[in-house]
Amino acid sequence: MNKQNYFDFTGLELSPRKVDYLKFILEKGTTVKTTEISSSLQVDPSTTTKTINELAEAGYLNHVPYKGVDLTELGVEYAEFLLRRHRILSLLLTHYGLSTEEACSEVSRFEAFVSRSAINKICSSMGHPMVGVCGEITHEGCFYEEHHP
Amino acid sequence: MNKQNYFDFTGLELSPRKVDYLKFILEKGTTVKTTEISSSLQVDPSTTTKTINELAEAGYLNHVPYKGVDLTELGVEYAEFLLRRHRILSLLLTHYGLSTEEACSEVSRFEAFVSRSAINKICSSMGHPMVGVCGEITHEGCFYEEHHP
DNA sequence: CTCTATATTTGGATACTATCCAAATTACTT
DNA sequence: AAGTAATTTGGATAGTATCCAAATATAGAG
Repeated sequence: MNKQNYFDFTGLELSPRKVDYLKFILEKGTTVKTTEISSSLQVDPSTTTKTINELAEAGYLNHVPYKGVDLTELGVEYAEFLLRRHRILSLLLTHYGLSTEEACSEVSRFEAFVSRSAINKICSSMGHPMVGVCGEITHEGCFYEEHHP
Repeated sequence: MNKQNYFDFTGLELSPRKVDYLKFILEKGTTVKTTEISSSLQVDPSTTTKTINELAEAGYLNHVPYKGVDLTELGVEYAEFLLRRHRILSLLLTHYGLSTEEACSEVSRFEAFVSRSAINKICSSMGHPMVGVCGEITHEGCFYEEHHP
């Protein structure tokens, strides 16, 4: 409860592709250039420009043309959820016989359609694991729904 | 191995909406009229007609105009997988604190993006459960990948 | 057996997401 | 100051899903 939430999101706000963008930018941790995103996600730079403009429009990013993008505070909060979701789901799948790589790539395909409320229940049921299979799992923002049912 | 498989599908062939159509038709079990589908899926009948034409084109359905649709043999095999996938995933989520209804509706959102190979692993790891939370789970076609690695 | 109400299909339009290419613009480096 | 590399803009395409209005077919009443 030490952190103010910017909005009550469902986790279903963004398309799979936009989820990729936000996860990538948060993982980078700094200002990101268009080229980094387009080479990482394997799309034309013009596609990247268009998508980051949409994400900026929606309040997740600050985009300084020709300079790069940063997550807004809201964007950080949201992207932290996205990474937590990815990691919780990947960890879960490895408990059912999938390798780390299989789990990660499987989850990448469907994660955008798993709600925050489901993730919070799964996370809670797993005992809020700290160690995922593809990165540390942080639990900022995980407890809200439990404390305000 | 008593059943010939028509093709090696990944489980990712169809969009979420088309998955809904095939699941509905298999669950009905008989020839289905356009109106039944459109009222169940809450879409205009003309949308239903278009979608079933695409599914027929792709070989999953036989469509006799003005009469109704039936699954082809391939469609039955595929839809049986779709139902198994839905039920395995729903069952799985109920093991993590989601209610039956939550699990079902959550799964409906993302199931189309979970591969057959992942489902077979999960299914195997769960010991091929027969009873799901929203219908019996059949395991026809579940073993193929295990026996032919 | 014909007519009409109902079901279905067709045709046309829209919206959304994602993508690419070519051309224009900006920034950076020498 | 000039040229190269990065970025953005504008325009086009593709796939999915949807609706509405109009045309067509079926089936049941008489």
